[in-house]
Amino acid sequence: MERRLTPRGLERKRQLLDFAARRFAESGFHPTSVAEIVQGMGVGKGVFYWYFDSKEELLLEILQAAQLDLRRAQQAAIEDEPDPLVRIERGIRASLHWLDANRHLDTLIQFARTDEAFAPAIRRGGRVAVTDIARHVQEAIDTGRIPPADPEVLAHCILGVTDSLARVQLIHRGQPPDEVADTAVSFCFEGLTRAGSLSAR
Amino acid sequence: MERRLTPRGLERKRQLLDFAARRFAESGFHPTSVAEIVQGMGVGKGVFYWYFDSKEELLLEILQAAQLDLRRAQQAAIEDEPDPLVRIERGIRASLHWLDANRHLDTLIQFARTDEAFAPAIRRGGRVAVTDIARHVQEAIDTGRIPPADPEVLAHCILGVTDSLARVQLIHRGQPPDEVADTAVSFCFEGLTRAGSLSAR
DNA sequence: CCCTCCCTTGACCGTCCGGTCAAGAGGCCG
DNA sequence: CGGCCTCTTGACCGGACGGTCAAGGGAGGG
Repeated sequence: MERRLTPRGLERKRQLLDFAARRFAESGFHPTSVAEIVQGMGVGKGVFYWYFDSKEELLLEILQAAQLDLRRAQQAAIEDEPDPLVRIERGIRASLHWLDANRHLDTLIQFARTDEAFAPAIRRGGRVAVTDIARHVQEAIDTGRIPPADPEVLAHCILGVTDSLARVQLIHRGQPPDEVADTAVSFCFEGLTRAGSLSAR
Repeated sequence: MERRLTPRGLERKRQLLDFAARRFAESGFHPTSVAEIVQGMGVGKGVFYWYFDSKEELLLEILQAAQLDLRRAQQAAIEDEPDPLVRIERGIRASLHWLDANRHLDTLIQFARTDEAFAPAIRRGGRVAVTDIARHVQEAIDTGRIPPADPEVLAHCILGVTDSLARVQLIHRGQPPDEVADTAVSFCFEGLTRAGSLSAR
């Protein structure tokens, strides 16, 4: 849907994206009806279809915006850090801070992965994330900081640890993002054999 | 729903569980209608509601059976292996073989995690998995095989790496389960600093 | 052979859903 | 002040959905 939007229109669209994202995360995408969204916002149904072609398009825009925002946060955290391993650590840390502030979007992304209508969009963003990390891993290998291996595979491992810990330690147990990041970084760098830098609790 | 089932009835129920699981994984739980399931099986709608109270109950039974089956596979693989680290490795290996043979169930479990109606059931099974692994980790710590740390946190890391690699390397790229297991085990034990045992591809 | 009870049929029901649209409000620019 | 274009309203539609149920088939124990 392409439309010339006034500042007021842009603001309305932002409200819709935000409100819908929270409802979707809370009640699920399919169970949340368009009627429910517009009623919750106190507007007519026409408003929804003025800004979006369909419920599906709305979710796609939410997902795209979320992935863009997360990537921006990661890149801002990395900036021009010269050490590739520190870049990885900062990326993990930034991701956990972002997930802490955007829990509902995490749920939504996880759902989207399981629905064939949205999975392609998620996979695109996932590939970008992997490539980002893999670049730093590759540099770390080239400079002899870590032993050689497929950088993309290692990137997937890092993402897996981060996501898993985010879900349990951060979102479910409410641990501070930096502590979770410490755990994730330590495990990624040294695995089970790490030098006892994990807080034993 | 409690009903006295003849062998024929039990077989019918098994068919329903299996067929529905595949449809749910392929098209999503909500988009797949009961009508679609019974039509696909060539039976009347009454059959469905003879065996299940609702679509929701059906999914719950699918999830419960899947988690039970996975756990059984893991325990069979571990058997009476004395070395706790080898037990962990065998558990990872068994999980990847199971996920390889039950891809559709993996998708389904992932979806269930995002839906508040099913997430509690998944969390129950997840907690069991964590406790299982954590026990071996604890033993490895006690015998000085690995440095001390919260065993449950480490268990979550292991699960995160395994799940993430399963999704990408196994399901998406079609790599053999044992190769993926090698990668996962190596990363879990030594992280990025592992001694080059990861196949560089 | 018949009776019981497991199993199956498929028409039917009320509800809700995504999406449409004719009508109109309202702000901004000329 | 007038007209245009963005934005909003909410009744409306066709159809699909989860779930019900009266009726009947059929296997197997007595």
